[in-house]
Parts: sequence; structure tokens; C-alpha cells
Amino acid sequence: MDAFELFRKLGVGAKFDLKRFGQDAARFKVSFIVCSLLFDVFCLTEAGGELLKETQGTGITWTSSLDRKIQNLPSDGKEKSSMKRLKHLHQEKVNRIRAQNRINVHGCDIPDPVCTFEELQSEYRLNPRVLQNLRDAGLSSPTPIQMQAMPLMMHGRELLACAPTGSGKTLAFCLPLLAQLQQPANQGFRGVIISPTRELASQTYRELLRLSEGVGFRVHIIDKASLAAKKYGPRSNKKYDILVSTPNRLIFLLKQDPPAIDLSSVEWLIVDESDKLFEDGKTGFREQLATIFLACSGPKVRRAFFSATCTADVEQWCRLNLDNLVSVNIGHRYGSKTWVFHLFRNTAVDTVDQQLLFVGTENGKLVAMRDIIKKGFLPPMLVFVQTIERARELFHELVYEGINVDVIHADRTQQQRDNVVNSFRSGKIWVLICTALLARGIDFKGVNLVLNYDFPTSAVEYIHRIGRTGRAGHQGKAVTFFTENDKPLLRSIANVIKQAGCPVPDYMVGFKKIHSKVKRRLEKKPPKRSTICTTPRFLMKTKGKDQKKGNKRAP
DNA sequence: AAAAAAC
Repeated sequence: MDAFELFRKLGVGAKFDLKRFGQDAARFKVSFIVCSLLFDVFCLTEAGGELLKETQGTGITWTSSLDRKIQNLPSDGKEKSSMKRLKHLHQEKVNRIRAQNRINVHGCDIPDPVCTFEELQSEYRLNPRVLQNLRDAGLSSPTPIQMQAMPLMMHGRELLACAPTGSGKTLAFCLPLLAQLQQPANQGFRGVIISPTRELASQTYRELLRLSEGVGFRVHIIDKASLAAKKYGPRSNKKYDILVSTPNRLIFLLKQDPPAIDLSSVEWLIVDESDKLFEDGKTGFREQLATIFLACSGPKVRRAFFSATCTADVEQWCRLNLDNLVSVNIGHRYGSKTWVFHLFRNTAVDTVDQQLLFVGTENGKLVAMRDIIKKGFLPPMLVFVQTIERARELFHELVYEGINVDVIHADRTQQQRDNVVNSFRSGKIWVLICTALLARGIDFKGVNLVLNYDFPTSAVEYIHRIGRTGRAGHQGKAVTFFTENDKPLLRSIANVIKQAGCPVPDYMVGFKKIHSKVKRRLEKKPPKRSTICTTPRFLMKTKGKDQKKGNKRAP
């Protein structure tokens, strides 16, 4: 592709809502980010023509590193100054590509973004078979996060990457992982990917299998820790390359005596949904992650963190602990106080039509739910509730409605969980009731509606839930029920919806921020959620009492 | 606050 063609393509894709941009910039403190962006917009409109002429003459393409080209030029005085000019022009182009794709980078010596997958082969020696597998999967050009994260990983840079739900993060780390490992080797695992749920691990695993088909990489997933202990133990032949796992299964292997797995050859440790895996506290993931970090003891280990939402905590940790960190943000990042909020629209969330629906009370939810079913809806639909118990209850309420409905949560057996996911993928299940288990990372093709039956407890949770629809540029819809009880949290979610460009009643965003005192009180005394049930009260009470008595009498 | 994560 020559410079002209690319310039044209980039020009067509450019859409800056200058009016909105101006308002936002005025409303919030203008930072260097705004300045650099305005500069790029200026370059795009004013300097574009001149730039085009110059690059056409030199035959420089976007796809190769300019420095190398410059080295090949003869270096008398005249050439030298034109070299400088070229270098400058090249930097402007790179800046513009980043601005147009909303790629924000932070760090030193950052490689240029790639604009095509082919560059991974020409510049970074990606196996041509992997490229073919990509084409077979119908993937033609990299998404913004892939454009920047892939060359970074190819240069062995440790990174913290934040990009919207459904914007291709999995591919953004799988491709460079395959490219960096070059070919299968018999020295034990060289790549490890950690996921917060088994469902996500298995999805990533299958994605890796598909990408590496015909290349011979041995990709593994720990599906049963006891079996895996034999497979990867000290006596094994080490014929494996990449491992995908949830934290505890891996730790189980590490804690055997002697350890049933050796991670000392790991070159890449990738933490998917990193803010989730950084969750602290007694039962949080953080300690588990720390154990895994320590086990990857090799001198060559590099680490990469990916998520749609990034907490200040993760960012801080990365700044302190990673080597020459680069952070990449696509659009703007939620959950970090250090970032300038509200400047961009989140591209993934742009593709989701988001609605808030007042249903009055707990009972109103069931009425509204039945109404949606009665009116007819376009399956598949994903329904989020807050607890396992409520997932069960809602399932029992809907199972007689004459629709194909099922339920998934961590209390179901692995077999049941796998079956449910498979049937939902194949379309056998129309309505799937779920807990936070499915909130992150899961890529169901063509979910038409995400229904938040229970109000999400945070904006972050909301973003991940509704991110199950509207993926990879497709259109999706999300409806969120709310009752009187949910009003304290309404403001933050209404703001997310408003930023995404969906209409929200003014009074909602006008709600006062809840004071930390009030918040604490709410945390101590969470509003008691009634159960989901249509059985008349008097029947319930009798049944409940009887059960309790029975329990007490039992020895 | 709940959910998730080993056998």
C-alpha cells in the first residue's frame, strides 16, 4: 500500500466531533493531551496536502521503519537536511495515526503502530501460516489496540494496555506471543496467560489453537489440576509452549512437592482482565497472582497487562514494578483518577444502545421481564443478576415461560457450565441468566440484548456486562432495570451512558455524589434484596418456617 | 458486596 492510498483511507476514517470536543475541552481542564490532539487535528487539515506531496516523492511507505530508510540514503549536506525533514514528517504521520485511532501512549522509545497484519510478517517475522489463519478467520486489518500493542510486545516491552470491550485485546497479545516464540521448543512453557474465569481461559485457549493451527505450537489449558500435575511434572518431556489457566489451578501445581510445573522458562506472562486479577483483600486474586509472578523466575520474563478498565492501583503497581513500562490506552480509560475524563467517546460502548428502565420495585422487575418475553425479543439475550441464589430463583421463574432459558454461575458443575456455554453459542439457549461469571471477556457472537436485571454495583461492572454485546463493531442493545433502591448508584452509571452518547434524563446525572459517609453506611447495611418469587407470601412463610424448624431439630 | 478461583 502506498502512502497516498493509506492517507486516503485514514482521511476517510477520520471523524472528529469538533463541537463536542470543544465543549468538553472547555468544561474540563485542558491538558497536554488536548493540546497534542488539537495539533494533530490541525496537521490533518492544514498540513495534509503538503505532507502528501513530500512523501509521494520519496516513495516512503507507512509500513517500514523510516530510520532504516534514512540510513540507506547518501549523506551529503543537502540529503542530511532532507533526512531530518523526513524524520519529522514521519513522526507527524505516526502521531496522526495514533490520534485517528485514539491510541494514547506513555513511555520511552515506543515503536510505530502497525497498520496491517502483513507488517508483522515483514517487520517482525510472524509465521506466514499464522497470517493465513488470520485471513481464514476473516480478520483483515488490526484494531487500534492491536496496532500499537503488537509492535510493543514484539520489541519485548512490558506494557499496560487498556482498550474497550470487544476491541480485540485477545488477538493483541496472542499474535505477538506466537511471533515472539518463533517456533515450538522443548524447554517447557514460554508463554503463560492468566484469566479470571475458566470460561475465559478456555475461550483464549481456543483462540490460540485456531491462530497457531499448522504451526506446531503446543498450547495447553489446565482443565483439571490433578491430571495436569502428571502431565507437566518434573519427569515430563517438556514438549509444550503456551499455557492458559485460571490462577488457582496453576498455583495448585506450583505448590506440589516437588512442584508439578516449572515456569522458569517463561518469557511472556500475560495477565488478562488485569484489574480483576489485581483485586485485593482476603479472598481477592492478588495474592495468587503474586505467587505466579514469583514462579516465573527466568531472566527473560516479560509481563503484559490487558483490560477494558484499569484501576489506579494496577497502574501504580506497573509503574513501580515493570521494566521501562509503556502504557497504551485506546479511547479513554475508566477507573483511573489520573486520566482526563470525558474527552472521548468509548468506541466499543458507542455500538451499544443503552437504556435505563425504571421498574419501581423488586416485583416490577419480574413484570418487566415477562413483558419483554411476551412482546417478543430477538435472541440471544444475556441476563445479569447479582448473586448465585438470585440466578437460581430467576431461572425457576422463567423456566415455564415457554422459552429456551438456562442459567450459569460458579455453583454449577464444570460439565454443566461447559454445556450451557456451548448451547448458548450454538443458539439452543435463547435467554441465559448469569452472574458476574460471564461479565468479563466472554465473546458470544451476536448477543442482541444484555439485560441488567439487577443493577450493577459499579460503573466498571456495568461496562464489562454491557460489553458482552456490540462487539467488534457490531450493534448491540443493553437495558438496565432500576428501582427506588438503586438510586444511590444511578448517577455513576447514567454518566457512563451519557458519555457513550445515549440519552439520559438530566435529573439522573444531576444527582449529588454520594458522600463517603453515606456510602459507608450503605456498604454496612446493603438494602436487603427480596427474593425473586411469584409464590404468594403466606405459602412461602409457612414453608420457610417448616424448613428452619426441621434444620434445627436435625442433629 | 458478591463473585470467582483447586483437589
